This record gives sequence, structure tokens and C-alpha cells, in this order.
Amino acid sequence: MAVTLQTGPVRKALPVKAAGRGVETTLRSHTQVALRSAILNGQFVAGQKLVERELCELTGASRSVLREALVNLEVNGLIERQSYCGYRVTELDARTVCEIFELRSSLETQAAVLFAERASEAELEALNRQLEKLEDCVENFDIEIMRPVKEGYYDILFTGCRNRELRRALENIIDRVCHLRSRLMRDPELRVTSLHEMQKLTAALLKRDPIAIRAASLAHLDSAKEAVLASMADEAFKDDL
Amino acid sequence: MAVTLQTGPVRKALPVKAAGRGVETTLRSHTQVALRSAILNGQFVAGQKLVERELCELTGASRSVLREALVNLEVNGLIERQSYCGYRVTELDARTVCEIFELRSSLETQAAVLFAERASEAELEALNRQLEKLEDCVENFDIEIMRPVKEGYYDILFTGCRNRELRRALENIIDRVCHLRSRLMRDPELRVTSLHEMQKLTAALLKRDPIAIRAASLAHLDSAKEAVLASMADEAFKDDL
DNA sequence: GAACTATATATTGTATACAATTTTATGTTG
DNA sequence: CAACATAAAATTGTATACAATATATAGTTC
Repeated sequence: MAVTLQTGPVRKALPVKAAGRGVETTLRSHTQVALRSAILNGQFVAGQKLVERELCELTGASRSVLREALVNLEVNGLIERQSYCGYRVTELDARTVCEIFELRSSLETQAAVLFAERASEAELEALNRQLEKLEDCVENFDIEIMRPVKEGYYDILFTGCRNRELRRALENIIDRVCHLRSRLMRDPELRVTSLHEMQKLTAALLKRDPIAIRAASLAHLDSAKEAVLASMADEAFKDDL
Repeated sequence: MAVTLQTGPVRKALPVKAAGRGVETTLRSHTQVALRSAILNGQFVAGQKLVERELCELTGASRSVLREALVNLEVNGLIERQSYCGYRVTELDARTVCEIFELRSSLETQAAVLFAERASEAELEALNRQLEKLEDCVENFDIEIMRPVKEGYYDILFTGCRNRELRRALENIIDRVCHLRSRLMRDPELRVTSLHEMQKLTAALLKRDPIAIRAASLAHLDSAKEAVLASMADEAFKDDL
């Protein structure tokens, strides 16, 4: 574990109050974000055991802070706890992946339909612009910035649907499979397919056509699910060797 | 605060290991459950400030345990935290209630449709029996046991839809408005209306008719939303006096 | 040498102590 | 007496210490 996740100036003389107000500068939130990204980026592999003392050294937080951050991740389903056996990064089996995608399909389709009902013209345009950015990424093989661009697209979508609860539920469920999907984006063919599906969805959104939106959204997510399941089968096959 | 929430034999000589294994007997989970029910039952009023030391005395837990339990409730949206100002029970405004019910409608309708697709005949019968229990409750004014009976109904429904993620999301969102709804069940007229809607839903489920299920589920939740909003308006009116 | 037991170590669960910040109370001044 | 400044109390944020449990190691027996 040579990775460094230090969140701040290490342990002593913590200038937590710096940088003005309302910036949410508690150590806990820092630690939470650091651990969350580590899991989402795949730095912590699924099934990996998370030892508190090591995480403390890694993040620079004390155990009390760290444990509160861990509770947060646990509630969000990113890690799992067993009494006196510590935390592990949640391992997803095929069944759970199916369940997650089923839920996500329902939520994301609902969000898209609501977006079409409620978003302003400006938001529609913003969405289209963001799609164009994504097209550039795929064309120029800018794999690194693809994720933030996609997140930007979904951010516009989730804001435009005017339902913060729906947004929260969606962001949580997307987190759960994030590391699986980012691996897939290495595959050029999948990138093109995925982009094409998003183009269809965007076109339907611009027309504010709920039927077409439902179809495009469900198709996109179903194809994503299939890709994830296929890659999981590959992994399992490799393990057998 | 004369309420007692003591979770165990108070502070010293904690026989946590008692009662065998796998019963999830950590102090944290006890504390969590105790605080959660206190909020759901309305023992803690919305907006009320939650002082950690008081909660410690109330539950018998130490602060570290308590705080981890609080983090859990915070992630689930039952309480809100402000730096150095502690936690408060989340106050719901009309807009948030609308958003919650919109999300819940989407999830619960989806769950009902999936139940119709996947539940066994035995589960259908169990659902019907539970509905009959509910009918008895309404008829005999057994208000006390109404909530557990209703929860039993939904438990069958959420189990039968074969999606644990969907279930988790649903149970979470239902918690958020639980205390609001339980107040409404005091109104006899609403009880009858609500029962009638559930009878319609159950009939549709027994026929496994997705169109009728969608309609019944959405109607039920829309009427619940309206009732909650109306009661909130009443409350606001009272406050003005 | 394999299998079991006992001990030691590591890790988590729990409790308490200290520091930073906010809120309340007090006193002073115009 | 109102308004402000200051100090005290209360409360949260953070760190560390102790207890319970699990895992790993070493030793013993067959």
C-alpha cells in the first residue's frame, strides 16, 4: 500500500477553519470523500479487507474520524462490516448487479421523463452541448476526461428533473457499480455503442417525447448491464485458470 | 425528556456477547434502532435539536457509539448535521414531501409490478391474508396494531418483487415520511379510504394485471401525498395563531 | 510429520479525555 | 434601558486509551 490518500497537512496543526465558511471542512467529510474515490477508482479492489489502522495512516485521520466515515460508506453500500472482522469492499455477484441495474433503470428512466417535462430550454441546450463534448472525447480517445464529461451530462439531467430525492437515490446506486463501468470504458467498441445510445436518448429528450425517452433510456441501461455481466463472467473465467 | 430509551443494562458490565451469535448485538446497532424508532414514532419532533450528551444518557451508549449511530441516521436523511451546531431531526417542507412521494410512487409501483411478475401463488395468498388482517383492524379500530400489520403487507410485497436494492431504497424513503403518515391514521375517514385503495391494489396484484396495478398504486400514493400535504397545511395554520 | 491446544499478536468494539467552536450569560457604556 | 463587548458554559470535533474478540504462531502430543 504505497498509495497516498493524505487529506491534509497531516495530523498536527490542522487548519480546518481555513478557507472561509460553509466549505464543509470537517476531517470526516474529507476522509469520506478520499475513501469513496479510492473505492470508485478501483484503488481498493472488491472484496479487499480494510484495516482501520492502515486507513488511518493512509488518510491521516484518527480512528474516531475514520470510523464515522466508514459508517457512511457502509450505509451507502460501498463497504460491508462483520462484527470483529472489520470492513471489506462490497463484492457484487451477478444477481446483485442485476438488481442494481433494475433499480437504476427505473430511477434513471423516471428522471429522464421528468427532465423532459420540467427542464428549461437552456438546460436542453446545455445537455446537447455536453453530449457534443462527449462525442469529442470518444473521437479523440480522451479516455481520462470521459468520466467527468459523462458525469457532467448526468448532472444536468438530474438537476433538470427537479427532484433532489430522486437524484440522491440515483447517485447512490450509480456509485455502487461505478468501478465496474469505468473498466469497460477501456473497450473502444463499447464506447462507441454507449455514445450512440446516449445520442438517441438526447434526441428524444430534445423532442420531449416520453415514449422515445423511455425506450432509449431502458435500452442504454440494458446494454450497460449486459456489458458489466459479460465482463464479470470473463473475470470469473480468469480466476479459474 | 423523561422518555427512556435505554437499550440495555446501562453502561457497566455490558453482556453484549450474550444471546448467542449472529444476532447483530453491537451497541451501535442497538442505539441506531432505538433512535430510529424514536424519530419514526414521533418521540423526537421534526426540527428538534439532538444534543449528544442527552442522547447518551437516554440510550446508555457512549459518545463514540452514539455518534456512529447518528452518522447512519444522517445518511438515511432522518437527521441533519451542521458543523459545531449538532444534529436536528429533519424538517420536511411541502416541496420535499412532494419529491419524496414522487420517488416513492416510482419505486413502489415498480415493486408492485415486479411482484406480480415474480411472486409465487403462496405469496399472493399471504398478501391477501394480510389484507384481511388489515380490514379487521380498520373495522375494529385497532389503531395500535395497524402499523405493524401494514408493514407486514409491504414486507410481503417487497420480498416478492425479488430485488433487495429496490427494497432498501423503498424502506429508506418510507422512513422519511413515516411519522407524518402515522398521525394521519388517527383520522377514521382516511383509514377507510386508504384501505379501499389497498383493496383495489391487492385485487390487481392477484390478477397480475400490470396496467391495473400501476393505476391502483399511483392512485394510492397520490392520495397519501395529498393527505400529508393537507395535514401540513393545517399545522402551518395552527402555527400562525 | 500432522493435528490439536495454548499462547501471543493483531484488530475491532467501546469508553473517555482534550481541543475548537458556538451559544449563553454577564457586565459595561452610551 | 438598549446595544455592544467580553467572559463563561455548553456542545461539538478530534484524539487516544482500554476491553473484547479474532487471527496467527509456537509448542506439544500422537
